[in-house]
Amino acid sequence: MLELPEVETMRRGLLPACGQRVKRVLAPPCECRPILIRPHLDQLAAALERQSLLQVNRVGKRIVLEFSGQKTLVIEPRMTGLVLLADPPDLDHLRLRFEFTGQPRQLLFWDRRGLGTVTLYPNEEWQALLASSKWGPDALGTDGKLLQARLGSSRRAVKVALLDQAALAGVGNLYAAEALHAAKLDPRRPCNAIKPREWSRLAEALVAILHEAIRYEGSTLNDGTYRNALNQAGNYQNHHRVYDRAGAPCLNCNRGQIVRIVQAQRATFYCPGCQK
DNA sequence: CATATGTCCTGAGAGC
DNA sequence: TGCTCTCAGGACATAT
Repeated sequence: MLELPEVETMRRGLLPACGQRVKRVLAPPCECRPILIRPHLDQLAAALERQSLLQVNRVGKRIVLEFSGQKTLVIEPRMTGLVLLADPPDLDHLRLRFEFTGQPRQLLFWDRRGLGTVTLYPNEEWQALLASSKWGPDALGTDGKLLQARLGSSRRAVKVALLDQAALAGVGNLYAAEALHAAKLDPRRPCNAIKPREWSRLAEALVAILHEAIRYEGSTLNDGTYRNALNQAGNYQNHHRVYDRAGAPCLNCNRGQIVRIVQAQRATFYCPGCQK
């Protein structure tokens, strides 16, 4: 699963490809479902071949590749997508391959589950999308006031609201649970019952955890899927305090065991002893 | 408008 | 052993 820290780690690993010129765009060997790559491969290739990669950015959980020729390629890795400079984990799930004229020689999109998407936009269209209210502000730059402004009037449980990318971009299931635990907030609390001081606590915990997770190069879970651009695993999974630790003692308070509940059809882990 | 649910996908693991 | 079933959760479409 890829959230802000994994995508940011991936972005940083892709930076050596900046300045490279695209020689060819290929999609071997799998058949991608039609929605995955927009527009279709031949149009995508025609638009990007001979263009240069200018910048590698991140918007929430998306990798944004800015090319010469006024084109922006947006990659959503979702559950199992990887953007790689190194060779992929296997060839069966390789979806898209950019060959460069120089070094590094390639940039790949690999996705085992096939839920990820790749979309090419003219710059103008992408800028319009960015300016729309479709995506909230980046979670790394948030604070208590901003969190309260974006989420505070909602009746939803705070854990569920944190996953809403239109409200705040970049937080997913894992880091929502970790941040709420660090802030000692019950994930079931309705947003509109959370006090200003608690929003501040949550924002500080969230930003600290995201930075910490980036420092450890993201979380590679038991399925081993997540890899950085050089196909190396992250290390933050060894520092999780609640995620996937049901039954284990709470590392904050020692009063309780971590429990697993389901909210909005997703697993939530928390400590009933210290998260109020 | 806000919120809730269904859908896509593959591989791992359970149960028989 | 090998089959069927369930589950994991990103973002979006559709329903309430």
